[in-house]
Amino acid sequence: MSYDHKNIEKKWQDSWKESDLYRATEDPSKEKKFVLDMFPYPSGEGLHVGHPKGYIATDIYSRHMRMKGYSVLHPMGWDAFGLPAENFALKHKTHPRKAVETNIANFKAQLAHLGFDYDWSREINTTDPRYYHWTQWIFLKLLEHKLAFQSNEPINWCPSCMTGLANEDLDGAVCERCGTPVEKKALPQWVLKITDYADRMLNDLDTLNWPEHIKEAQRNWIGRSEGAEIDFLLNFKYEVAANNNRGPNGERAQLTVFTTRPDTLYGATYLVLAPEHPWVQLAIDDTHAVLENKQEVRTYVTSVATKSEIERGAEGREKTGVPLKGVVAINPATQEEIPLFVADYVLGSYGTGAIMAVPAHDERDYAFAQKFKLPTQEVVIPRLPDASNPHQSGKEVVYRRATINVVHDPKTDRYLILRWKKQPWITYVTGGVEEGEDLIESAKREIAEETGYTDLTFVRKLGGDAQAEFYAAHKGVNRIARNSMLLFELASDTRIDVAPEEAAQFDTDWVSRLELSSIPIQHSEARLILDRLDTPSDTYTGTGVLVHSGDFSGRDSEEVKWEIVSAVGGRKVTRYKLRDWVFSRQRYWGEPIPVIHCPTDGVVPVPYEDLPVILPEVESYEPTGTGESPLATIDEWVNVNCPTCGGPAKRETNTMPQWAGSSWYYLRFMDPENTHELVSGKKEKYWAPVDVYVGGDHAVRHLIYARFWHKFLYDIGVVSTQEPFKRLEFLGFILAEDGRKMSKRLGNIINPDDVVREYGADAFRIYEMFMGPFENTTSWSTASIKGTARFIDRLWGVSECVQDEPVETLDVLLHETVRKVAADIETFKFNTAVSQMMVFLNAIEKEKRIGKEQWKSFLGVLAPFAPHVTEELWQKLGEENSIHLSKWPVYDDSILKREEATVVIQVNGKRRGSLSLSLDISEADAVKLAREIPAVGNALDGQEPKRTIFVPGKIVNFVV
RNA sequence: GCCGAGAUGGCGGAAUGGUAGACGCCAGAGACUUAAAAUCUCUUGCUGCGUAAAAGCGGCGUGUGGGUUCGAGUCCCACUCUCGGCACCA
Repeated sequence: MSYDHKNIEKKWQDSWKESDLYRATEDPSKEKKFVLDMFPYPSGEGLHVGHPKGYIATDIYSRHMRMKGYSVLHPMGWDAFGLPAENFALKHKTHPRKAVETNIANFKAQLAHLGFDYDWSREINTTDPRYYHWTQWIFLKLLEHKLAFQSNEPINWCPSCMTGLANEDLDGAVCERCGTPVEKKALPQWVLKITDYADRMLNDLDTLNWPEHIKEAQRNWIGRSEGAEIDFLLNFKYEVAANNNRGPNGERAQLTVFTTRPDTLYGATYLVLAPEHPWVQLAIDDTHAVLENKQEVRTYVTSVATKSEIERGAEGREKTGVPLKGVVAINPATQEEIPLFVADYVLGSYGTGAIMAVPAHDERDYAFAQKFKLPTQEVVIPRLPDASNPHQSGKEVVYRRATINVVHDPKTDRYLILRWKKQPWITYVTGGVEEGEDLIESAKREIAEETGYTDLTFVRKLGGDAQAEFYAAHKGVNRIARNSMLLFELASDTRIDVAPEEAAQFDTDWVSRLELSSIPIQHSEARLILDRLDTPSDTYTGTGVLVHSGDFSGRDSEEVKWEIVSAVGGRKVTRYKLRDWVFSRQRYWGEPIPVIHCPTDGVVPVPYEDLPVILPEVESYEPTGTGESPLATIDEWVNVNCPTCGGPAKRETNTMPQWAGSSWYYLRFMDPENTHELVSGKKEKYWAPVDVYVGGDHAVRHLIYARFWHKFLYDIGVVSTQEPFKRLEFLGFILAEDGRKMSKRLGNIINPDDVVREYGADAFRIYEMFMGPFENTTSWSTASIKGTARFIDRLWGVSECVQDEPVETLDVLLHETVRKVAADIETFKFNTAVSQMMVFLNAIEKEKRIGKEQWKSFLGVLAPFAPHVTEELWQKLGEENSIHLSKWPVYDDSILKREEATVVIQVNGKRRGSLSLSLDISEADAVKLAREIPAVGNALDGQEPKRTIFVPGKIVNFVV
């Protein structure tokens, strides 16, 4: 009789529910495992087959851990506040609360068909007042600790969603939700000081067992850079202006810049201020004549302010800006006067909003300098020590100035090289340069002397100089060569005779650009030259040796960085890209921010005992678009008495962002019913932290926010761990069969309900785990799921041949299977675990029989993957308790220790045969047996092996 | 541009430096069937020699080019491409 998945799966799902099989308890006699999925946002579209992938993984993992004797917490809940639910409700002309209820019911029904082991008694919902009570409580605590503050700074505003957004809600310069370009808008906002935790969030990443790419994404997002602030004194053309800009003690006006490359200070040839820089704002507002071109600057600043981020970006990074006329800055290193500019390529929100521009060593500054014809000063050149020929200690150091000359023939598009006769070298034409000699003239002379070509046009310098360092063996000295790389074009073939002593040294040759990159060219600069031939930019952004840097010249740029800073009175500072978290939303469907604005007492927090502040029921919850929340229109809700003075006051009407509720939900699962605490200390100590957290997406946002709140809760003693999620497993998405993303629009969504109806939940679960490595993105394949459905059917069929006596020949494979499946579940390698179980089933089919105890072990390892069919087969054996409460099968290491192993026989690394040999056979015996194989004899062809490699249990390799 | 991950048959993929392609899908042949589906058995990286057909004997093969090693999908160097994240952050 074939396996009837429809009835059997339903039967067990009902039975488990009724017996409350998966209830999580704080059992002090057991170790715990907290296994968590990123809880879903119950959208109106329901689940597609991609959603359950992570849930199946945590289900298998948690079932396995339960069988191993752990007390397991595997809960599920709903993240339901926020824009998607509200927009969905608006579209369907319903109330978000209703929409959320319907969607949750739908999701839950879909999940129920898959046989998950969630403890539904702990279900939570972020829109439930009993839940958001504590979201509001955390906000009040943040306020109490001055980590929540009000701001009126311009923020990102999405005109389509009609709300302010955090930096994390942007996809470049557009709203991540709807793709609309964001605008800047000044609104009264609540902001959370996440930047206070930047350092800790960055450092503690090292303690986490997370995928490297997520940690890296977080590091980039936090974006710490070590740099320096350096003050530039300003000189004003007009005395009156100068006096006006003196500080209270008469000190001279100065401008502070932030740089991570203070080593390039000698190359700073101008300064740039962001249009938002306070000094610029002051200068154009000031009634005094500070600037000669105040009107021009004002026009520029205004035009920038009205441009959206997207417009700024769309201009292809073409640099714009205006000079500040009538004022100059003094480079504190060179004491030279340098000009100032306002340009929007400098961000007002990062560093000090002002930079020192070093066009020789920064791409952006270079582009700007090109456009505005500003001088460039090279101060760092790369150091190219020759690794194969390094400096030797105790030898004299000799300096040399030289050119490396690349000659291009435009007619044939080939490059001139020298092939040396006495040395195995290929080089360009090089030549020393004497003090005071013209580089180009000397290079031309050298090319003529060595190759005879005289009709050359100088094209350009290939970037800045480089410093090659090597040991010149023929002279017995350590050489430091400063090389300029020059590009010439051959104007004509005109050629003179080459002196015989030159001609004796090398042949000249012309090679294509392609050959140039594949032949080994002797210069340390070879790589650099190729790169620079391809790019027109002359900017060198690396580190190296300082030049034109006063007393610091000749020294290593990294080494002297901080010496330069202190020499000019600068300060070492740390800056972050991470911005504070804009926390207000001007929308209805969110947690009300629990504060009251009182005309006499200002901002008054809602007293803790008055929480939760319930989101009021409204007729119309459409966003107003004015920057005011729809809540503002509900007078009876807004108007309250001040908790402090009792006078009339108004509630805060903004709501929290979608990410608020999800920033701490994992804690609530530990103690979901608690009415007087967020979580009891005792329960928190038992369950925390989350042992395995599984999900996709959210590499930055949710995980950054949750870590921030967790660290804060740690600081105020609510939680006992520094980090919420000890281990993170990131799942790869499932694409549609056509390789594209599943979407309603493309009509390629596969609904798990249909798949389960056709093949059963167990086949579906095993298929999703078998598709490939868990973190891989793969396409759905309806053909392939047939394979796992067959596997279940064959399993069902083979249950007929269970016998009392064990089948000895299956023992080794069975124990190997128990060992491997356990190891694979723990490391999330579900695909190879499934494969191993298939191998074992194949073996049973081959034997046509299996012992009862062996069968029970096999069902045990399969149970987490296929909970229904294994439960049925378990019951058929006469077992009374659920297989899911049984002990994980044990395996015996001694059975796995084989006495014999297949040894591969190779001759010169090529396989010529194999032997089954005892593990403790002597080398001499193994070699003797190996040589008796005819194919080995043939391959040896009568020769004696020069060498024989023998690895017991692995290989014999004869080398002839 | 920067950072991260990856590239193995027709496809998804497997492989502590030691028999590359496990396991599954697809495909082909056969069995069962009036027939089809389902199921079962066998074959299946490419290729040369060989044979009536087999057996058998060989060569090539893990993105490209080098290197280390007795031996490289695996380690090292350079490159190409694909995917993901960030992107005027000085």
